Amino acid sequence: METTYEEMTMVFKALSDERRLRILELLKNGEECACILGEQLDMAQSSLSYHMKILCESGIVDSRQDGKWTHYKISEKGSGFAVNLIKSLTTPNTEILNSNCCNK
Amino acid sequence: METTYEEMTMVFKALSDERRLRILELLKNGEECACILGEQLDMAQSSLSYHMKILCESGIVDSRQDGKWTHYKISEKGSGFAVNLIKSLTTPNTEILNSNCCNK
DNA sequence: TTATCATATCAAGAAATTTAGATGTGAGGT
DNA sequence: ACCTCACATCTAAATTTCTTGATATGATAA
Repeated sequence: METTYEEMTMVFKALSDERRLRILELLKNGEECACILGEQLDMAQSSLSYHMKILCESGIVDSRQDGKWTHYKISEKGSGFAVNLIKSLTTPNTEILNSNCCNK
Repeated sequence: METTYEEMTMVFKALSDERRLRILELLKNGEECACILGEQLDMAQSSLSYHMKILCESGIVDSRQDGKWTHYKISEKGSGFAVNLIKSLTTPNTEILNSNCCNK
């Protein structure tokens, strides 16, 4: 199954914001609900919700409803995908490399 | 040695653009000079230069001058750093997890 | 039902990123 | 010296992302 560029950039875009990295740092201690995250991160409630959506849509974070609360946790599957993605994007191809550069 | 949020987001921002991922894909075949990259990617010369700067500043790509040409290649060190960064951002802390969430 | 709490969504402005043309720079070539 | 080539930098506009207050939704409590 092909991974589109859009799916790839989605993962990295999710990780390219300081606030979202701080959220991930909080989630490293285990599942948390939005209210706790909001307490720790100085931002409007709507902003937190916006960032959580981006993290969830990237697959890196999973959410779970429980009554009126939403609980978030790091997705093992999603973060594994991200790790493999970087690896495959940056691992040189194994085929014989014939330099075809201009001034070779 | 601390890695700042800015240093972290820099790496992911570099990866969160389709054009830059296409550049990486070309560099997977080995070192290339800007002229070849420009040929393959339909964008203005100044745009390519802009994207190469972002990739280089993130540490993922290395550049080398050779006369009037600039050669780019994927940095093993930089991409290894990126892989470890995602891993450390998404690996749960090992300490005993005591849920302190609101409706616990 | 009515009220309240937790969170999501909307809308509009603010901020950051990306684009391409114009121009600058530095290395060769003649 | 002068010209050209390869690339970087500047600039301003276009596009995208992020922010907040306002409002909507859906669950529970009274």
